[in-house]
Formats: sequence, structure tokens, C-alpha cells
Amino acid sequence: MRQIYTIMEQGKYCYKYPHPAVTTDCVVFGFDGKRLNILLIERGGEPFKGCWAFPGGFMNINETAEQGAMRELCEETGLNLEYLKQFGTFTAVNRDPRERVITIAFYALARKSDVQGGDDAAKAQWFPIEDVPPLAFDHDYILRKATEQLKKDIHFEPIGFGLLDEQFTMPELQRLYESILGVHFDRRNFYKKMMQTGILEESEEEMDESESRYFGERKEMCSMSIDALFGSAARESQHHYSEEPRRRKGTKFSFNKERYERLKEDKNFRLEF
Amino acid sequence: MRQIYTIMEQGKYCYKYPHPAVTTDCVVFGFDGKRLNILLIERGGEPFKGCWAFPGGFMNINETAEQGAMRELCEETGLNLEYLKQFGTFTAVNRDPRERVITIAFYALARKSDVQGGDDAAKAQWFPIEDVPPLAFDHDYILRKATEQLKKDIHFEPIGFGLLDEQFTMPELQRLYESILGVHFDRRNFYKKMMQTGILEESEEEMDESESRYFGERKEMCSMSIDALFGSAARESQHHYSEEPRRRKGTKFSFNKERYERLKEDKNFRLEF
DNA sequence: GCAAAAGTGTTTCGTTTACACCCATGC
DNA sequence: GCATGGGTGTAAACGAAACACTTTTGC
Repeated sequence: MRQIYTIMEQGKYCYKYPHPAVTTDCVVFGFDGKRLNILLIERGGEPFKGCWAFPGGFMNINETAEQGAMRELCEETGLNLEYLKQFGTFTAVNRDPRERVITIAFYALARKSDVQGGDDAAKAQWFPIEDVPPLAFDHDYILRKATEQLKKDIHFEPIGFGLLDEQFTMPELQRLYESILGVHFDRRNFYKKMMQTGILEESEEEMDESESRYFGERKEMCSMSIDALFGSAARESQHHYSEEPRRRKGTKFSFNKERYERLKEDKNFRLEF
Repeated sequence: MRQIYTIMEQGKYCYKYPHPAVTTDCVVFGFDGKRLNILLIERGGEPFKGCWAFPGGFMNINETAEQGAMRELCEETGLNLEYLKQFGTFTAVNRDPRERVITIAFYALARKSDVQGGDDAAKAQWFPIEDVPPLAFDHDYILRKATEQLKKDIHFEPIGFGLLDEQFTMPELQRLYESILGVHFDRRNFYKKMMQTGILEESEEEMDESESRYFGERKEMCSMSIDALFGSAARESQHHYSEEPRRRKGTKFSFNKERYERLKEDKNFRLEF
């Protein structure tokens, strides 16, 4: 608040009453096949220099909060994600030491494949959600709210599929649900329940040459993505490749969006997990 | 946006970058024993003069959004409600013709007993939710989002009790749930389900003189409240006292908040409606 | 070849639903 | 006294949970 006067001197945009600044922040969830991760940016300047924070920044005057959040996310991490979910606006009076700032917060879901071109994001890094460094501003609180919201939403919306590749195996999906909800499911019951929602379809595997080539490629891509997901910090902290569980190939499924839309119309459709 | 320059001339609060104005709006739900209602204010000035809108207004620079929403709600309707739930922030670029305005929206739950001192609210009026007049700004959209959120929340939180008096009968509670969710429940099943949540307790009725006096009083209060809930506009439109169903006295229950808090801690408690 | 994960059906149990009668009250 | 809503239990159907063995793959 002290700084407002210096800002005023160079200020070109004047109002009869004081206006807060408005920022957007984006909690990006990712899934490495084992644990839920979030994407953080190391702050280069004050305040909270050197702390980690969510990608985000000031909203422009001619864009919606959604547009602003997407723009900032892209600028800071190179990610171009299709949907953001607004889950709260944070308005504590002193949450930013510089001036009155309110933050409209979103969460987003990133696929491994979204993460591949991770060059833009020099300062961006993934952290497992149980092992997050100290965060700037009130971002710890925002993170807690984001995870709570994610847990709630997964009961009603097919959120998981935004965190997995187009094609995924049932155990992958199960591990995802388990790590979001913090519970364990019986494999067979999970399979049944998932299938009888009617929104999944089994991918027919054409096991010809192109298919085997695809798997070859895919395996590499996968390790690349895991590499990208687990940046050096995370790997140093406690994650080793040798700890990665061996995985069978498994049957692939995909999310049938049209069928989901139709089911959603029909009734008070619930995913019931 | 055109007006910004005239505002700037008289503006005392200047910033290097343009800042949007921030308002709060409050969707107040009330229950008249039969239908869900919302509380609206008739706008006295432009824009949207004469239209109905939610109570709300500009957030002060030294208050949180919650505080601002409560303050505006009290100023405009005389209501002093204990909790507001933030359910969304609306940021479409042209949602206010005067300048860039974003709105942080809350919903609130009003009891009949909260409504009694309804004198402050000369311009405030209750409307049944299926019969709402044209609303100012994007308030139709905001209302839709508020009701969606209420429907979702009622699955997880004991929201109904904020809309009923301290003591209520099971059929009252059932009608409330039915009008929020838009479904019908079997009386016996509803009773069982509600009781086995463990958060209700039966009020021991002391049927002595004071008790019978209480019922006498209560009946009067109740008709008063219904009168307050259904303002003249609503009554004219389609509601008549003669249509009020006859009601037996019924067994009273109340919400045991401590027990609820304990249950909530224990597990992933769901109210399951 | 061995260890670890994937795939698959059936039985049991608990929950949800459907349903009908008598009682109390207001008119 | 009659019409309307309040109060209560049971049986059937359904969905959820528990459970073990065989097959495939990666190493």
C-alpha cells in the first residue's frame, strides 16, 4: 500500500475510487503415471524472489480472466491447454505486499503429450503434490483449495481423461483416480464401474507393423515425458527411475466424448467415485 | 470504455496499467415452505434502471470480497447473514456498459426468521425461482450458475438447514430438498436417509402450557414470514393464501452442528442426495 | 524363469426403492 | 366427518464390495 503513491505519480489510468489489481493464477495438474504433480514457476523478481509460484499474472483490461490465464500460462510455460476451470477468487487484503491484488484462480489438466515441448519453460518445473516446496504469496492456500475442488469435480465430470493421453490403460486410469482421491479401489470393481458408465471404448489394436512401430515410438515418448514431468529437482529429491514399477503393455481405452455428452443430457448423470 | 476518459479527468486514484472495477453480488436464497425464492433489488439508476438485480456493489479497497458482499447485502436489504459462499467470478469484457467491471458472486441462505425485520429493504423483494423478472447485466447467467452450484453443494454440505428455522419438520425439510433438486422423494425413504446421516436430532416437545403458547406464537410468525417472503409482486402474479396447503403440526427436528462437524472429520462424509 | 502387473466372474452384503395403512389435524 | 397431510415397516431389486487364479510381460 505504501507504494501506491509512487505508482500514482507515473500512473496514466485514473479512477474516482481505488481499484484493485486483478491477476490470474493457474494450478496445472499433471499425472506421471504414479502420482499427481503440479507445475510451478520459480520467481525471478521481488516479492518472493526465488520462491515457487503458480504460472499467472496481471489480467489485461480487454480480456476475460480465462483468456488472461491461458495467455499467462502459455507465456510462462509454453503450455496450450484447452480448458481451465475457475475455482475461486482470493481477496485477502494483504495477500500481495505491493498493492491490493485479487487473484482469480483456475486449475488445468495437462497430458504427458502436452508437456513434450517443454523448452519455453526454462523456469517451470513439475513437483509431486505431496512434496511441494514453499510457495509465494498465499499459493499454499490456493493449492489446497484447488485440490479440494479437483476431488469434488471428479465425482461429476470426466476429469481424469484430461490428464491421460488419448489412449490409456485401465490400470493407468485407476492409479490416476486413486492418487486424486487418496483411496484404493479393487481392480475388478473399478473396471466394471468404469465400463458401465458407458463413456469408455476399447481401442481395437491393429497389431501390424505400423502398430509395433507406434509402440516403439510411444515407449520413447513416454520416457521423455516422464523425464519432463520429473524435473531435476524432483528426481534429486526422492524419485529414481529404478523405482518405476515395471508395466505390462495392457489393453488401451479411450474416452468417448460424444457419448459422454449424450449421457450427461439424459439424466442427472454421476460418475460416482 | 468510452467513458473512461471522463472518469480519468476527475480520477484521484491512478495506476500505471488499467485496473478493472470489482463488485460483489449476492444471490440470496430463501424458502417459503413450498418453493425456493431469491431476493432482488429494483435498480434506481442507470444502467438497467427499473430492472431487478442482485444486491451488491463495489468492493472497498480495504475489505475482502466476503466483507464487501456482506456489507452491501446489509445496506441494501437489512439482512445480516452468517455465511456467504463464493461460487464464481464473472469477467466478460462488456458485462457493464460503464467501465470494465468484474463481479465476485456469492450465494447466501436466508431463514424465514432472518427476513422478519424487512423494513430496511424498501426496494427488495422475493421472487419464486421459477418466476423471476428480467434481470440487469448478466445476472440471469449468474443466477443459473448459482442454482447449479447450490444443487451440487447440497450433496456435500448440510445446506438445507440454513434455509429453515432452528426447528423444522421432516416434511418441510423434504420439500426444501425437492425444490432445490427438482425431484420427488418417497416420504419414508427420505426420513430414513436423513435420520441415518446422524446430523439431525428430534426436539423433545414439552407439551406444557408454555409449549402450547409457543405454537400459538409460532403460527402467527409463520404467516408473517410468508407474507414477507411473498411480496406484493409475487402474490399478485400467482400466489394466493388459499392455495397454501393445510399442514399438521408435525414432529420438530433440529440440525446438530457439532455432530456434523465430527462426522465430517471422520471420513469422506457425503450427504448423498 | 521369475517377479510383477494385467485380466477376468461370482458370491455376499448392504443400500435403495417401492409400496399401503392408520392417525392427527384443519376445515 | 371428511379431506389432507403426517407417521411408520417390510420385501424385492439393485449396486457395491470382497475375493483368487491364470496369463502376459519385462527383466
